[in-house]
Amino acid sequence: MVQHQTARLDATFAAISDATRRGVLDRLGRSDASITELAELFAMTLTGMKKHVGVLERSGLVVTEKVGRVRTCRLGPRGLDEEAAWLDAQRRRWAARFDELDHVLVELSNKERQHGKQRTE
Amino acid sequence: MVQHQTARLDATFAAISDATRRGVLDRLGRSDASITELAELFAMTLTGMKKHVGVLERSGLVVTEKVGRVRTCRLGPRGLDEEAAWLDAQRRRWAARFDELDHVLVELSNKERQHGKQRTE
DNA sequence: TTAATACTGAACCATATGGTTCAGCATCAG
DNA sequence: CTGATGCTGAACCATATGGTTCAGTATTAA
Repeated sequence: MVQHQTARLDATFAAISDATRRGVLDRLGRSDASITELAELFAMTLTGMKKHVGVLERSGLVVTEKVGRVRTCRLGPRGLDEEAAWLDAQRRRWAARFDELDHVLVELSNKERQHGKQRTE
Repeated sequence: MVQHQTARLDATFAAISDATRRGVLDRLGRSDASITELAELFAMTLTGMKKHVGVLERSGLVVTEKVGRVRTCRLGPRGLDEEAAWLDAQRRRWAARFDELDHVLVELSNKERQHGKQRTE
């Protein structure tokens, strides 16, 4: 179960680490779109866009449905809740860590003033 | 400037799309650590861990400092604010889109009840 | 029926990723 | 000085990514 969550975080963060795919999500936030529409919008081949949509689909962020010859893409029901939760938890720990460091830094600068340690790089 | 932001989002999301690297961020949230400590914790070679740290460093999430022969890694000052902001904006659009869809779905199901369209896949 | 449209899959390409081993180099302990 | 420790870089490997072209298939329009 945790394994599963981890893999999903992997897939989703990888999916949104590409500017084109973030753009596709933006676009689908306005309205559904066909592969052709998306390919034109991002100036690439149908095949190329289909791959991007495939990545988004595998991550669960987008769902598609083919009616006749056109495949319509829309935002999936899964959303980005888990990812947002991970980010927030991390940011909280980050903040806590920096609070801690404030104290440590004060101690450090006291020590350094006393017997000045050398540093590389 | 926008170009720059985009590239940074790319790099950061890519950086956190790997479970090992997310683990390293977790670990550094508790305290700073050397490459050796991190490598042992995640059961991989020093060289392998150094690459991961390199990715985190290039994304700005981690900073390192070498004193003597040990390189100490810590959380960088940059944080995940921009990424959280992007995620939140996206989630808001997502929600708005689904509100919209609620209405559309009602209309659609009315139409379909009338002249039942066929679907593939 | 014919032609245009929309997608699909295979194959290819260059580059990146996630890991390894091996051979160093610098530093610290004794 | 010597040896162990900690890191570093180069080279290699398998696989993935982001794109392309080309050759289809299925659907719709005329």
